Amino acid sequence: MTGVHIISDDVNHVNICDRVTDVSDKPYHHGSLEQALVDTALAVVREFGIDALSLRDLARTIDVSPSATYRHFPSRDHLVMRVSQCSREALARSLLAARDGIIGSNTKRRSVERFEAIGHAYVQFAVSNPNVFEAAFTRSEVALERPDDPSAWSVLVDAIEQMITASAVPPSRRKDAPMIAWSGVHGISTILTSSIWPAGVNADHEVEAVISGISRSLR
Amino acid sequence: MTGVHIISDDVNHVNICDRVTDVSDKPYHHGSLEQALVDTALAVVREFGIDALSLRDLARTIDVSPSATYRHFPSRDHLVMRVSQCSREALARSLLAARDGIIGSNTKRRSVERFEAIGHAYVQFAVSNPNVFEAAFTRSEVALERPDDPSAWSVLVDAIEQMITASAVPPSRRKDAPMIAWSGVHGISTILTSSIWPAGVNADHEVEAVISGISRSLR
DNA sequence: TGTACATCAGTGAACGCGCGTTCACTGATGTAC
DNA sequence: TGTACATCAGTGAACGCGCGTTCACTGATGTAC
Repeated sequence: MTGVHIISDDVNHVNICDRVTDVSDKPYHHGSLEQALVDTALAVVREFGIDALSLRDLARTIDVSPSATYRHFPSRDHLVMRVSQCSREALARSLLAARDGIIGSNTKRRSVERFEAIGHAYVQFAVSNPNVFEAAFTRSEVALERPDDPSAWSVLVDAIEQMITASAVPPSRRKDAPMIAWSGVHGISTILTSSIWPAGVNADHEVEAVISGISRSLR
Repeated sequence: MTGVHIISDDVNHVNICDRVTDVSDKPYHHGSLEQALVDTALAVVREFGIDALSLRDLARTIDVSPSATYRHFPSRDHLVMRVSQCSREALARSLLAARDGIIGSNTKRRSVERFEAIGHAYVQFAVSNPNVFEAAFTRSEVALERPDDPSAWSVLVDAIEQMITASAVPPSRRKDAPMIAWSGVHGISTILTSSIWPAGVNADHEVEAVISGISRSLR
């Protein structure tokens, strides 16, 4: 915690000389501080939420001075934005993984199953990582440097396009379907992660009901 | 700001005696500090969001010492909970108002119009008061003292029950319909208030599409 | 291959801030007799 | 109707904390010649 390792040799190493080697093995340059900041920030956010992100705390954890962070991020908000984008991309990747897990030769059926798998994955991600999910949609004053990659929105639009191509959804729905679908899964996700849903509801059952409802509304 | 009024007479009052009446007209007891705290807190939340709530700041605004707040709320979290509940109840009242604004003798048609009016009012409330909407669903460690009154969830469930009674929705949907509806409107509300929706979408159009989608999925 | 030097990525101390909460206190209020 | 006194609702000073950010600095790195 202090930056000086009390025990500088690992347990398997027998120190020959008597002189205590209390020289810190920490190099002056970290080498990949930016990456370390982002990684550590993501870990903090996962456990404690994005509001708990503190540059000083991060620097402490990484064992670097508070001001070192300013070599890589001009302000806390810039780091928050970065973490937020990483969170969205992690969400998008989990949607892609779920989609690609659905295979089958019947293209119509497959397109629908993929769409619903994406919906389930969205809610699953939110419930499993509520703080990351919240961080993904945190608003920041800071502009993005680049678009999300992958983008959850694109994954959704593509999936709907596949259903249209396979005649599982009429083309007339093309325009509104993405928002209808996104609203449904995003809504139930935030409801579940806020723990504000009324007593007596079974989460799994409700998720199923909402996703079926979405599919029904697109037909 | 300091608690001592520099000018103790109002502009229309001519002070007869020469003695400066610098006695503060502030009484030792506020009289309704609890209400003042809640009201002021709501105003702060409306403008700056629930995270900006600070007991010290509130006390400063009301012109009372910071510790006075502890006569009425054991901790900041208790006040936050109170504000959150007030926010939810305000939302519920706006749903009721919208519902009651729909009249007509055709009960089936009216039940559907009321349901959709509630949906629109929900999104409208969120968009008009994004910070209050967010506060309404802020999770707190503190337990509620009493249930919400009115409760938005009850308003929704009642509206669906009316549609079922009027044969606008089949009874088989009774169980799932509230969550389907809530997810849809809550989802689009949070999407719109987070300003994270993709470029090129028209908010009003999307809201309409989502609410139509919900109605379709209940049929 | 060696050296001068610009640039990069750190340090550590400090600034100024605001917060929640506690504590011993005091002034005002209301109630019992 | 007046008075003693318990209770209530304030005060003001202090504690201890953590934060974001700046600044002059220094050690390490890499590049031009």
